Amino acid sequence: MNAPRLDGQVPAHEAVYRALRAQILEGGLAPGASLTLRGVAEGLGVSMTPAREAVRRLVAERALAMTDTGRVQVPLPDAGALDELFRARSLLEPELAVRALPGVDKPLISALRVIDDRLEERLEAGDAAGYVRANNAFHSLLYARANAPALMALVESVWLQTSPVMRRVYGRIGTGSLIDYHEAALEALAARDADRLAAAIRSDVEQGAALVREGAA
Amino acid sequence: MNAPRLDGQVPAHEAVYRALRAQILEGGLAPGASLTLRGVAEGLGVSMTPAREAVRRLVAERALAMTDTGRVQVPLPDAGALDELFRARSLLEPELAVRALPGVDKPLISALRVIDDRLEERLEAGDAAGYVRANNAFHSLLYARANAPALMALVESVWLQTSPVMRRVYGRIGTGSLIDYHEAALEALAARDADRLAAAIRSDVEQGAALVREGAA
DNA sequence: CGGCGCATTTTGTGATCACAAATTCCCGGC
DNA sequence: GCCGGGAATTTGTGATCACAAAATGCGCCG
Repeated sequence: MNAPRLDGQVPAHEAVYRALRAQILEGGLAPGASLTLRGVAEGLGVSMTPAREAVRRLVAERALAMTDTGRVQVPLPDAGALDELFRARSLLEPELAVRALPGVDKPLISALRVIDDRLEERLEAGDAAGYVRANNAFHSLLYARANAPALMALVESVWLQTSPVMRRVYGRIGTGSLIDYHEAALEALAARDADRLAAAIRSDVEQGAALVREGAA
Repeated sequence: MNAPRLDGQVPAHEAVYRALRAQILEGGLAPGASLTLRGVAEGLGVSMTPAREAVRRLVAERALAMTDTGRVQVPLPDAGALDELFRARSLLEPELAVRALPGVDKPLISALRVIDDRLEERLEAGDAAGYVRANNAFHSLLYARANAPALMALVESVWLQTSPVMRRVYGRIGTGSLIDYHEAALEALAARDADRLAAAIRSDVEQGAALVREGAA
């Protein structure tokens, strides 16, 4: 009835955290949906204690919200909150991209291209969840090269907050005519041009912001 | 044996969180110091459960760090991490200041002046903890006018990470010749000049960064 | 037929306990 | 004198339980 630090095993609270986090990022949880600690615990076969810890961790990261009576739900950011979040992304992500630039090599660019192809494929297939997932993977993989864990943590908190609505927006909008700023970013990476890279990432983020703005419910 | 939601009372885990957070922000906990759940719990007269939740919440905010064996300690950011954190501040804080600008009125400017006076007084008195506290109060009060909780949460996470070292640095350095960018910010506020305000805040943050860089142990 | 009040159920909170891994401490051997 | 190893202690983890507040549902009265 215990699992402290078995070999490569992760603690139960960590497993619960990862499961919930993935569901939020990949759109498994709709904005506004509510969770119960007992529900989470039973759903993952653990007791309430680790479930509580995982939920609280996500609340601290603002990926989940708590009412003043302790009820937990997936937050539904209003227009103002979304504006803040996309502004944060457009300020922080170019910095991460530029910091990644020195560590970028050809294999990475190839890997990014593969992801970008999958992304466009999902887009045309109208697979909103797959699109969001691929988009996350693209930015994630690039920024990982920046070796900037503190900045990365900030950006990931923002992603957790925007992902649920993104999925909803992409699901609703036909994802019609999107300018491919990822392609521009890849070119800037190949050319090792920091300014163009920063501009491409900023444009990419701001395009997402515009999309969310017009797709507001 | 219980205290769920008594009148204006806060839950135990919230009380523990606030107590620890204040200690971190105001320098009561030295970088590298280690905590035990039982120690925290007994120190505040609660059981381990709420102590664990509070600690985990602070870990999620990166105000505390956990080793891979679950030991908790106040993080000691290295030069690279500090660079990231101050960069984040210099990107995010001007945005918050500018967003606050429309809501700024004369009473607020007066209140900020009072804080700034106390700040300089602490500086001359060599009271590092008081200085850090006043500095936090100044930025906090201004940004509160921005009504931007999502951005604010990001910045507060960064403050939690830098505060312990700031205190150390100001304690060591004589806090000799510091340019008063707060005064410049106050003038920009009075003139409702967004550009000058942003520049002043950015300079203020970057001065702090430079100070920390040269004061690195 | 629509709100209102009370009983029932659901749900978060906090304490306590057992357990195992990690850490600490101390002693004996080299 | 210093290092290594094993016992004792410390410490995090997770399960379970009691409790109270909040949410829910239902029936009664208007």
